[in-house]
Amino acid sequence: MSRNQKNAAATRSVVTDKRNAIHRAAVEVFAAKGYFSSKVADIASAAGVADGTVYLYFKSKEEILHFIFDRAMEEFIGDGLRELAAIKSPAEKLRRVAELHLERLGADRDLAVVFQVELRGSTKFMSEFSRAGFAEYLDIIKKTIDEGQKAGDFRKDIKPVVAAKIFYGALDEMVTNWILSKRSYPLGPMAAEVTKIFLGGVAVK
Amino acid sequence: MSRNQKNAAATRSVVTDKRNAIHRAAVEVFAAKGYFSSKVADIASAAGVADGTVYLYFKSKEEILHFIFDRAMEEFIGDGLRELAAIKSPAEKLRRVAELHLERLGADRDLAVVFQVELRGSTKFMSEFSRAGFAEYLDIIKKTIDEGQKAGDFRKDIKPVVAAKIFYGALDEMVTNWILSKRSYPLGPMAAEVTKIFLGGVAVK
Amino acid sequence: MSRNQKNAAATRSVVTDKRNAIHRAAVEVFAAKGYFSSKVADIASAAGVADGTVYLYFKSKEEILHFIFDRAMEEFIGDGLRELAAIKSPAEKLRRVAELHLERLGADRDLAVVFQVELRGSTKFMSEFSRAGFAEYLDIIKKTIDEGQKAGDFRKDIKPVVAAKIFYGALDEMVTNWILSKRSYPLGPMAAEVTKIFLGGVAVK
Amino acid sequence: MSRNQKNAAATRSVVTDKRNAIHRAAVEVFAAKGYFSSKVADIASAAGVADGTVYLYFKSKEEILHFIFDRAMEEFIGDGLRELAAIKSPAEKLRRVAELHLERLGADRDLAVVFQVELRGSTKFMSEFSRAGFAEYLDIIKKTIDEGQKAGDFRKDIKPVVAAKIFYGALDEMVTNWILSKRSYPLGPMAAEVTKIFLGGVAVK
DNA sequence: AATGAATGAGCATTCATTCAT
DNA sequence: TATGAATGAATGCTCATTCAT
Repeated sequence: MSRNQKNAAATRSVVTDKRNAIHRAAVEVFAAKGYFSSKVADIASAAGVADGTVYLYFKSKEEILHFIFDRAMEEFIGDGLRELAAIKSPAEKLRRVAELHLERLGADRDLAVVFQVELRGSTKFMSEFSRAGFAEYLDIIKKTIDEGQKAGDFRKDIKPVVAAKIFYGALDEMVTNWILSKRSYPLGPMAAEVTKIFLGGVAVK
Repeated sequence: MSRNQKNAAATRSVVTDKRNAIHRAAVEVFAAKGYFSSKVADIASAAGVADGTVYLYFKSKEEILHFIFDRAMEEFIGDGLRELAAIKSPAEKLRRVAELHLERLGADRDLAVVFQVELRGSTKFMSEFSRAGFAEYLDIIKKTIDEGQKAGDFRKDIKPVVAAKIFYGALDEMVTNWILSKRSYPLGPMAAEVTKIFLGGVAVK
Repeated sequence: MSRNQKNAAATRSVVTDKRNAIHRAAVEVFAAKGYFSSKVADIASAAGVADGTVYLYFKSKEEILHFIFDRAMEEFIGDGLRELAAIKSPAEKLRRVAELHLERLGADRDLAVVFQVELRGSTKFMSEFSRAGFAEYLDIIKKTIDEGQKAGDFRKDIKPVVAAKIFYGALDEMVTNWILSKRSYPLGPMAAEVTKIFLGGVAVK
Repeated sequence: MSRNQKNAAATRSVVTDKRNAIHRAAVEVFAAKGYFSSKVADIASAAGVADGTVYLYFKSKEEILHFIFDRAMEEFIGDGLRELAAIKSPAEKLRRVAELHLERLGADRDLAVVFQVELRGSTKFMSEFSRAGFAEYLDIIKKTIDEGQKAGDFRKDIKPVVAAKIFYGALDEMVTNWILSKRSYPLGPMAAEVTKIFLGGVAVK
């Protein structure tokens, strides 16, 4: 590695570090006080940088929120759901989706709060930004249900789109409840419960 | 009706009308722009009154939001769910809950938006205000599942609390999707879909 | 007295009563909270009338303050100081001025507060309004000192205008101190003290 | 002086300059329009800064008034009256108090206006803030009169507290008259007049 | 790149005043 | 006359963003 490369790497990493610091700080602050009540100065202070520095890495306060969402969605879908391809059984796939969903958000409460509360707290966000990533996510679930129907594992008298929404809604509610709960419990294990009920239903056969 | 009574009635109805106008206007404005981005002047203007008049009927902008929530919850739980007592079958009860939930919110898109987006968009609200009413609502579902288990209609290997959350989460997601959807479709009929899947599960028996 | 006259008298007295009630209420409220912090609604409420009624008797909040001052000055100078003409000795006259000044204000603490604090709290007032009455008051004192000098009772090496201001300032400070004092004591008796020192001086002869 | 020291000094002086500019501007504006009628925007504009800048140096409009008072009292009592210790004769001390009082306030008409009019124009201020400093000031005069009595210079049949109030009231009235006067005259020389009358009295011996 | 002082647009709320009844 | 609901102008303060250093 040449000196220049080293410097470049060092510089990039400093840049990345600072951007990350601001990013993390923003998640914390937004989670604690809500987007509108959070001041850019709060984020800067939590990140250990000057107020103005925030604007070297992000164009605006709003862009920070966008970035939080984009980055999280990226990791959420990109990394996590790729492993699903390896799973054959649609039921297993759904179980794994539920696990990943709940484990991911259960591992970072602040991020979960921002996701459940802030990103949803804005119609604009919901329609303009989350939709892209969210639709993709919902589509993965839908396709899995499709597969299940084709494989004969799942009932054919249900609409995959609706079922996907229900599955997602169930997971989502688990997270919201977990966030608002006064008691502290691990979120991941709820995946099994959700899957069990979603697949088998509540009624006795 | 004496003159005085007439006058009193007229006066009361004027007062009520103005308060209602502001209330309705606030729902519209909050739905369109979000609570924080809505200015009190927007509400006043939408209600056709002067800015200051808003403060003759509500103590603050925040109180308007509370009022929207309280009033809606009142109608939601109070009027609607009382009829459930008359229904014997737990499965029927759940179906009716789903219908009421979706029909109610499906009948007033603005109110639905405020409910789904604004009331949830504030951790403070979620913990301080909605919780009381929300917990009550969730409890009604849970108790119904309890009954179903005791009656032998529902599986005993599921936790009623978790199942209740899933049911609620499914309904909630239907509403959110309906709100954000570009296409326009009736929300009420989704109740049948949700109940079918919730009761019967997705998997083939 | 004809019927009309009776009615007119009754009407006038009602008018006067209400105007007086508002006047008294204003003195109380201004004394308690200060002119700027007092709301017209406070005054109306203290006077037992509707907000709008205040404007049937006074053109504006400011006019109420003017009226308080004018009325007080009128009584202060008009009624009180006329009796001075009967007093021959300039020293006795000053003693009487001091007595009247302190007894009057000492008899109505609220009025005293408004006088000392509010009327002085506005340069505009001090220059535009109080000046007329105040100058007249000061002039009475000055002329008395003049007389005293001419009669050989008072030293000729002092300027009557300056001495008058000192006398007034001394009285004024008595009132201010009395107002702000936590302890309750009669203000009238201070007149003797002030006169003694003003006439005889502090130094040993 | 190192570069850093220079910069630090420069920085400090800029900070001080701006704070001073706002302080001075506030005195001017308050003197001209009165506290309540002065807008923060007026002060900012008079100081040549943006509205928001005022809040970088003062917490609120009210704090500016406090600061004006505190700073002035500090200089008034702190610097000025310490030299009194060196003066032996009680009569001389009083003369010097009068001189300092009138010279100080006579040197800054705006400050004098704020002192005479605004600080007195608020019961709250009079009781909460000025009292401490004011009581101290009055006490200095009282103790001087005490001394004079013990030294046999002053009559023993007068109450030092009352005499002190009279002396202060006389000085205070000089200032008030000077402020309100249309003619322009130096205030300092009035000190001699006041002292002469206070010590020697008006009456012929 | 980093700083943080400075900016100034923006907004909830108050309250003197009006006027229909 | 009397009322009090309605008005809307007015303002202290906040905070996202800029920019000279």
